[in-house]
Amino acid sequence: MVATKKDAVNDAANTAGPANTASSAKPSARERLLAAADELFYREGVHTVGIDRVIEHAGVAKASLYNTFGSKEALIRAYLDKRHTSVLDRIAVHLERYDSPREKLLGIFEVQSAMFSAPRYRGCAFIAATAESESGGQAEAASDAFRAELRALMADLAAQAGIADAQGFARKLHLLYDGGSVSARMDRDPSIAIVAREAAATLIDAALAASAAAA
Amino acid sequence: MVATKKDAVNDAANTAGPANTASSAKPSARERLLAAADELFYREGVHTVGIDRVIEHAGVAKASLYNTFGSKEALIRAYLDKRHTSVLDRIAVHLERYDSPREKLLGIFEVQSAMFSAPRYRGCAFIAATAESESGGQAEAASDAFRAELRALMADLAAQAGIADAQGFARKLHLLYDGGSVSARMDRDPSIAIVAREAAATLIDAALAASAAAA
DNA sequence: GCTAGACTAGACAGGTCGGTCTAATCAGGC
DNA sequence: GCCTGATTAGACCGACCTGTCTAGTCTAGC
Repeated sequence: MVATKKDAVNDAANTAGPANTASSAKPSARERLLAAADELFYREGVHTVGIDRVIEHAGVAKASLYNTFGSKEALIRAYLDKRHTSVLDRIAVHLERYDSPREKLLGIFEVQSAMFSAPRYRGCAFIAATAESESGGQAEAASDAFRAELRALMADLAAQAGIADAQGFARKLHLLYDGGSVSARMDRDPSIAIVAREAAATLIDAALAASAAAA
Repeated sequence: MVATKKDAVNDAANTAGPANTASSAKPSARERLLAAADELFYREGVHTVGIDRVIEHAGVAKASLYNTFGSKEALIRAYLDKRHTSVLDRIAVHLERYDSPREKLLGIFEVQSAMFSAPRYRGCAFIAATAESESGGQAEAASDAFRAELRALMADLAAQAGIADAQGFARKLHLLYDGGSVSARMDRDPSIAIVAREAAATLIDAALAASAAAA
């Protein structure tokens, strides 16, 4: 009974962790819990999925969950924080291939396109989690952090591109980003990301033209 | 004990109903249930709010709920259908004041602005309900119907305005609409509707210019 | 007055929820 | 060997869930 039980969600040895340094074999309870939470919470919703489902899927005892995270809400927070870094990292990596700020801005929607086409895309995790949770909780805090960082990236790139009101313009791009997440899920239509990218290009060019005319 | 119990969510005598024709006094159990469901489901979520909360708020017996609707899911469906008609009616009424299709298209976002500024706006009811419910259920069906009708309205107006690919263009406006609903809730920022309207105007003008150039 | 149907209050069933706790097992350092 | 700390399985708690059922009350039409 070394490999505990069965399924084991672990895709690979994760990067960091207090009790799992490099390659080796068995991920820590924390990592397995996070992987199970990520899969189940995202697929079925943080409210629908109970603690028992998570620990069963992780192959971990209930006490380990409460020793590690303390509460379900803390586990939800950790799940959202993991999404936060993974999505923003994915965007950052993709944007490296471009030089111009305009291409980088459009590149954000290319990442969306890839995410929407993933086999089990179920919409933005933050939109879903906050829709299920009461306001003022951890889900809202995690969403605020994610949204602020994404919008700051958009504003930064818009400023580099030479758009006058970069902060205001970032709000418009964020509208398209959110709309894409919603549309892709509710209409079961991954191709909406291409439409969003087109609309973003139109808005960028119009903003650039206006900024140039004002200068 | 004529007025049953207390609170009574009834704002006014509703338009139609099997046992409540015009003014008079006490709304039917069905109407009180729908009003309570609308308030509680929207405020706290269809999953979070239990049947007991609904019947208590409606001042109605549990048996009345199950005699009238049959199940909680059917009540959720009725709640969403009510939202469907009320939102689209509100849009239709507002658009009557405009003549040109372009103004009507922008008018949709003016209705959004008013909704976002309502004291207890909590986001799009359909986005929230589908995020809480499993796919393939009544919430998804109700959302599909709502979204199809809204998009058809946008496509119709876009065609009238002279935009070449009206169907495709409606998808872009729908992106802004969805993005506005999400942003207004998650950023607690009603003013995003004005941003959405500006972006819509930019997209409309660009599409008109492209359609004119192609002709 | 009488009847039919809508409505009432509330117990009840069977299940799941988040969270606590006990007791046993395991691995590694001394 | 022995101890320590992490981990295990699973019973248990009180609360809440949807849905059913019993039994009694109110009211409108005849």
